[in-house]
Amino acid sequence: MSMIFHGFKLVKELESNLPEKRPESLSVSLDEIAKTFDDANERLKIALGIKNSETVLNQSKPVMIASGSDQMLMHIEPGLMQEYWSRCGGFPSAQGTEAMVQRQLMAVDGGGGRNLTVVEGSSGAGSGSSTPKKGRRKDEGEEKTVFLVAALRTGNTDLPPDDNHTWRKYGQKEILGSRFPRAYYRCTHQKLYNCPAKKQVQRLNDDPFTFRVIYRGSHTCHIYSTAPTASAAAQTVPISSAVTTTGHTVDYAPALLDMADAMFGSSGIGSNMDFIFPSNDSSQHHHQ
DNA sequence: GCTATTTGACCGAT
DNA sequence: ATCGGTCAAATAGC
Repeated sequence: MSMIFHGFKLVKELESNLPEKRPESLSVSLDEIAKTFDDANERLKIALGIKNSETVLNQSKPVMIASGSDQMLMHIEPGLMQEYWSRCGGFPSAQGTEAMVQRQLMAVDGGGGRNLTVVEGSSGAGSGSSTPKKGRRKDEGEEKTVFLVAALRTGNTDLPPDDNHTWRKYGQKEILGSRFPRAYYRCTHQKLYNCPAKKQVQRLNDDPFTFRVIYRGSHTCHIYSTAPTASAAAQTVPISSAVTTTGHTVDYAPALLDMADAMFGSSGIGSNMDFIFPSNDSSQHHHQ
């Protein structure tokens, strides 16, 4: 991942001074960019080669496993997500889920040993006839992202992790077999922008300092609770100790999904590369 | 007055 | 009948 980010950085630098680039130095820059992504790809292939020898799932009930699903192990180095956050200027919406692709990623941070599970999926076929209804059963093919995130250990530890979106709580339920209640949130801008994003937050039975956060639906409002400034990004910390100096936690699920999009190119739709290619038609730039 | 949270009621799925 | 997700009235906070 760090190599990929380094590649992004090189591209950005090239983009910023492209007009005055001499052909010789342009060639050098392109070589460097190409080599960086080549190296990243090599490492990725190695990782894919060992994926089956690792125990990827720690959930007794995998939410989204189907034929064609991808699995891989990633090592997220401290600061990478922060860099991505500052680079992208906010969480991208969890789009690209129209794709038939179902994937599961698991990021294992090196320091704290905390596992992080990201699941994305959609049923695709056969969902046309059903219309969204309240009380609809889970796992009916609706897009869903599961994420584990550290809870606050100081201050109000009941606060759900801050993900830079504004949420409005609309329910809380005691869940059978769970020690802690599940809280239900919808996007604050649901009415104003018809934003369908929702999330559920629940503490783990065996680890009260970890929240399981389930995201459903993508943000269409693109409004963030905090401005994606460098100073805001500077307050984020690595996953292994996701408590900021201001006492906020940060979760990275949508960003991870988008990074995965960048890495795997799952759908070509909704892959957010606009922070590199500020164009309306990023798919064209993908090919370039 | 406005917005957010709480919480019992309600409803669809099983 | 039970469970989980949502509604909506009551309440809290500004």
